Amino acid sequence: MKPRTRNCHSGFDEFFISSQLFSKTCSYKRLNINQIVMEYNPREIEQNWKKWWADHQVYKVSNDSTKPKYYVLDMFPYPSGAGLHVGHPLGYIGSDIFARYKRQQGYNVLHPMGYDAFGLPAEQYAIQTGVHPAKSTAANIARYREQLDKIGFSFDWSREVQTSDPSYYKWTQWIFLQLFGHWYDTKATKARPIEELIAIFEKEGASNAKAACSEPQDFSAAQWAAMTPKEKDDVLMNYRLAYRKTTYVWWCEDLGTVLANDEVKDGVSERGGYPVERKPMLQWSLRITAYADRLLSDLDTVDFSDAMKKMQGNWIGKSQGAQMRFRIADCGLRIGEAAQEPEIEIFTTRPDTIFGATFMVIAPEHDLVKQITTPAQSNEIADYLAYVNTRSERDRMSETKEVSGAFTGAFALNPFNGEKIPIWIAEYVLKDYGTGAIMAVPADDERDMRFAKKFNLPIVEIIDKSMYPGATIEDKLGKMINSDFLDGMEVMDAIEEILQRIETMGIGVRKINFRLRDAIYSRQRYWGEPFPIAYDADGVAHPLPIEELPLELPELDDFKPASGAKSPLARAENWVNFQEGWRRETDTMPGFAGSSWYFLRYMDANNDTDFASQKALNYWQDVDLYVGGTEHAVGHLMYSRFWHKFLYDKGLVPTKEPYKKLLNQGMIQGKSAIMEVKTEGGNVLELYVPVSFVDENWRLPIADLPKLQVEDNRFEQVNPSTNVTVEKDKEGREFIPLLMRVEKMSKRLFNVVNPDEMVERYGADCFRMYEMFLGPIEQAKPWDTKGINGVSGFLRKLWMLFFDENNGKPLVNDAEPTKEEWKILHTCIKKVTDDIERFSFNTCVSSFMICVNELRSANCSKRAILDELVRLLSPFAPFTAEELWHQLGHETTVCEAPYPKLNEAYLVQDSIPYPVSINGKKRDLVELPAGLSVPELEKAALELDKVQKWLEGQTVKKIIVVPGRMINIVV
RNA sequence: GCCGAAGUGGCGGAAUGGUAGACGCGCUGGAUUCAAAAUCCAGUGUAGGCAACUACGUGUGGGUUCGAGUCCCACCUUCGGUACCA
Repeated sequence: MKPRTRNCHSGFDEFFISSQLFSKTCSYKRLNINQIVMEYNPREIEQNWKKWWADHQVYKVSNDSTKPKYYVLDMFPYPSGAGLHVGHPLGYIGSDIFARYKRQQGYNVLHPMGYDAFGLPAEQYAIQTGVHPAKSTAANIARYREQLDKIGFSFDWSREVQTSDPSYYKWTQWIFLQLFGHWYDTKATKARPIEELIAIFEKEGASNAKAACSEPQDFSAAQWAAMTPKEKDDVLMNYRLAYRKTTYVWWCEDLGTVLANDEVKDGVSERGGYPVERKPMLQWSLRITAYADRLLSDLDTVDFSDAMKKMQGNWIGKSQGAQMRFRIADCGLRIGEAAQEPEIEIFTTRPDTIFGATFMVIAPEHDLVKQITTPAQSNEIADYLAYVNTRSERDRMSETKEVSGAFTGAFALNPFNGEKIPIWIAEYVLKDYGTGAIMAVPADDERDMRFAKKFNLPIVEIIDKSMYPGATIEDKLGKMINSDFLDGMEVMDAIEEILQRIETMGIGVRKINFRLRDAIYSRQRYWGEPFPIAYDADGVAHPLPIEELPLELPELDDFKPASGAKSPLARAENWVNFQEGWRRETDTMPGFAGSSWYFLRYMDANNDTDFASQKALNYWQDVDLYVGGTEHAVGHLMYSRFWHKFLYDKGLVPTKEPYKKLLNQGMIQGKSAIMEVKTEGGNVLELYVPVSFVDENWRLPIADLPKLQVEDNRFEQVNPSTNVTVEKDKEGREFIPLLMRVEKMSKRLFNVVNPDEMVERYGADCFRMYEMFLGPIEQAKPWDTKGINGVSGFLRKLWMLFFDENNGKPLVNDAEPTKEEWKILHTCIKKVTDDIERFSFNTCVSSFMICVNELRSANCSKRAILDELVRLLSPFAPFTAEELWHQLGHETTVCEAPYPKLNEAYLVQDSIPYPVSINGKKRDLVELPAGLSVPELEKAALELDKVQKWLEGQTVKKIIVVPGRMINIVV
């Protein structure tokens, strides 16, 4: 394009009414005036329309609308100090396109954004620098907002939420108190107020209460009445949905806090990668396990990917089996010491294999260990327990093939044949799962087999799988052998038979077990929601009155954990000891607290009297489309589904599930540039080179080395003449070749690409479309700026349909489009609409390119065509579309302009190109009139010269004709 | 181990069981230019051939089908999840 005068309007009003730049020559009347020179200048367009949209509150959404609702939600970000990189907006762009598309289709679209603003990094930063987390968080949020605004999202910012804002966490605390004040009725399968449980206790005691609880309770109404308030409180804690209990938790010394299961990966903390250990601590937990079954079965009702459902299903880990008790053989040992005869209770999914149970294993932490260990074995057991104690989680995970254990000296009795079964303890049995004890069947379980082999324990074959070749040990297939009354039965029948016998004998019950654990809800941190809980002198937990919410975080200037695994809040003594004899809870809530319900707050974000009004909740219902990364599969998504179900039980939300459809965007990876430097010791050192220094052939020009060395002293050791490889190109320029590695985009790896730079250089619309063009949104892919020119060129070509390439004069005219031109447009409408519906945004961009290329070849600048094209494009390139929309003479925003309607009539073809194949191999292509009958098509195909040639000496066996598609001749 | 997703040109990637490689990048040649950038035009899966054309081509090996990138079976590789869950 040739240089030409710039159109420098800086705002809508100025632009339309009295632009001084233009008013000298003419009063601006858009396309009617030919003198105006219009060059595609995305930066100016963006500035103007950003302001105009804000001034006109284009994206403000009303809760009061007769339009159907549609709720498009992004997972809100944690505002980190590093700012956004090009990977973050991928999902936001996809959801924004969809939101805009739905808006144009006439929906009232809720499309909000906010910040998950409590969290560890801000606090770590505060410990290091003394900057208050609130301050650094606010600065990070400001930065995020600035970056987001540049990309042209259609968020309704009047609904922004920040989880660290007291007006928000007031309601997080409120929901917590609701959880605290409820128990789960397993018969009615719903949460009920704790008062109703107390009423049951008063009337009939605990024996008949069907409730989810930590420890099964058994007491009469009279016993309940006799309890002290503290004792009652202890009992109720077993039932509350938010409860306090001493549990083995993941303790992370370096972070100074406990972590939830999903915050621990591979035996180290997910954040920071620090070691973690199992430690018994008194902690708040949420009884998510009460909802395990519903969380699993309701997966059928939502539109998540199968992979996602599977992941959640695995995490919940439902298994059916039997829980049964084994008597312990009286060896005249310590059994007399116990109040009742000790029994060992196990869980098994395979009760049918009981005759193959040649030993029992209980977890080292199991309560029975002390009781049943014989004097002869006590040293051995003590040694083993000491060994287990030295083992970190990491050790335990890294050598799962290695078995270890010790014999307690005690024996259990097989209830069916009275045989004595030795009882061992071993690491591989977990205290937390099932009953923490198993019957080991080495013949039918790989782990038990390894254990039996190592300790020379007997192995009794109990299933004959010979008639099922290829069946694995896990398959419930085969015929029972060596199993007394089960002999000859199929496994599935044997399971049923033995279950009945177990129940008849009263030694056990059918039982469903879940892998899912209750969620540890306490964190020994400062930067989180304070618990609205205070303890009286007896240590009974009391909820704060609702009127006192929010309980705000006290000011602190030292954020380090207090001594003895205490939260930093313990330092705020006046705050903690707020009232004589009372102490506030000093732990704070975990990161997932605020994010478990934020999507509800957006519906009515500024409500002071409720977390959201019932009117708003009933209008918006649930999230229609939720876009975010898979990494939240077992954390956030599970917790928020759980909270939502609880609120549903309370009648506070209208739907059982919060998210109808989940779209998981893939990660955009970075390409790291690695320089290999030989060290003096002869080793090779890998240095990450900032990507800004890397040329298109993935090399570092030697000429740039000094600059790099100034910026980054790691490179001072690099010497081109000694310790790195150097290549020369044709012109004799020297380069250091670099390795390329595709990995996570991260500051640490110097491979971060900043969206601001992309927007600055190519414009927001180009950036948006290029991110989409990169590939399927759900797929992980490396960022590569190279291809962006293609999209940039497309937008310019689009512009040139409106303005002359050489002199910038407007080209739009009112001529009647030809049939061919309509077809070009409507082909595009069809393809783009279909593809948006299936979230295939990359192919949408291709379709736009094809459309614009074809309109250009047709020299078409007809208003009727362009008007629709602009509307079609506006979800993808909102700035450019808005500008062109107004250039076409419209006064209102293109965001509200109706989405183009497909007219299939324009797509009807007069003639169809038919590929003609012989034996499935394409041999010719022939253009035939549409509407020919099958015999006519056959005849036409056979008459083709090329076909004649190929058919020479062959007999035609069959002709397959798919009208409108293809013709295949079989010879 | 187990569960899930995916393997297509130099690259990102297209293809309701029906013309494999759309669209874009890159590359090659040409136009324009003093020159370059930008832009425009043409070409571009591999091999053979001046060409028309021919053969081969979607991780590997089988199968179903008139026809397979697509469906079925087995295997290999990569990436994600999970990790002794009884």
